[in-house]
Amino acid sequence: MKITTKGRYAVAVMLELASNYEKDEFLSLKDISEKEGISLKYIEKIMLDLKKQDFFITSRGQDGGYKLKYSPDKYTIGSIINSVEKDLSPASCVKKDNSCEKQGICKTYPVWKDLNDEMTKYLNSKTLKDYMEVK
Amino acid sequence: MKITTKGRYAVAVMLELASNYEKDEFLSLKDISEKEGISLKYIEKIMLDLKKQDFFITSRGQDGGYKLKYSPDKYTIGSIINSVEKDLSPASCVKKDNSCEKQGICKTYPVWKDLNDEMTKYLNSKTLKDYMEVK
DNA sequence: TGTATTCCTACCAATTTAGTAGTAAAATAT
DNA sequence: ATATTTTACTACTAAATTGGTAGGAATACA
Repeated sequence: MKITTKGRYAVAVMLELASNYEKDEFLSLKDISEKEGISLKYIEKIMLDLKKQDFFITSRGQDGGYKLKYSPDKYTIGSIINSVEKDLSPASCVKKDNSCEKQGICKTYPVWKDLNDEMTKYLNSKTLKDYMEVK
Repeated sequence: MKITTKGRYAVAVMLELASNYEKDEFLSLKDISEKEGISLKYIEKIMLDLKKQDFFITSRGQDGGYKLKYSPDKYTIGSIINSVEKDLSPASCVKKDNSCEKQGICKTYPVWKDLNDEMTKYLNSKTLKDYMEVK
């Protein structure tokens, strides 16, 4: 459950796009980069991960950029972070791939399982809309 | 909030000590090491961190070892993990030392603040007793 | 047709993680 | 007393992860 810079930036970028949702234009990564003070190259890399989800409509070339495909309340914080972070689970024994061979033996497994469930539930309950600026 | 091997082992060791609490004897790190399949040297290092808290009564020499100072319900999972993990906060902007200079400006800060509060509350509500084996 | 923009692959330095090694100090059993 | 067991402490190291940068290719619009 450690959220790295990448995850934080991902949410920042998504919030920028969310606040642009009502407008009928694309928002370029260059603009976001300048607004948020994040290197363009790094944002590009982050978008590479986010694009694997059905999140955006994009356009290249002049006046191109990104636009959210759905309204901000459709994007949970969990889904965003999950797209860019390698593994969100708090401990390696409760990883997505269910890889821990000691399940059933290890006495600490329930600790991480419970924690993971709690956090997953929380992160999936919050959406971009909850953190958009009130104007 | 990423829990590393160190944190997982710390909880495992504490659970071993918890199940020895009723007995009137010390539990050696060597025994724990063998039981849990963790290198003795690594456990020693973990204990170095845990010992900074008021957790144990110890004794060196033959038949020496560690004993919990208080009953298992007095140790929260949060306090154990916090002792060995460098920083439990989910994102660097909500670190213990309050170091993020963008607080108030950064739009994502509330996201991590809320998440951090939620997890802290949860981890401090669970104790060793909750995860001890029922015999 | 030129320029702005996304899209994609490789690479790299710094930090963190997960240990190991070696030794000193203390307490007990004999 | 002394040998043994156990904790206590410091220093080192290899592997993995993180947080980027570099360099282009593809595409779409003005």
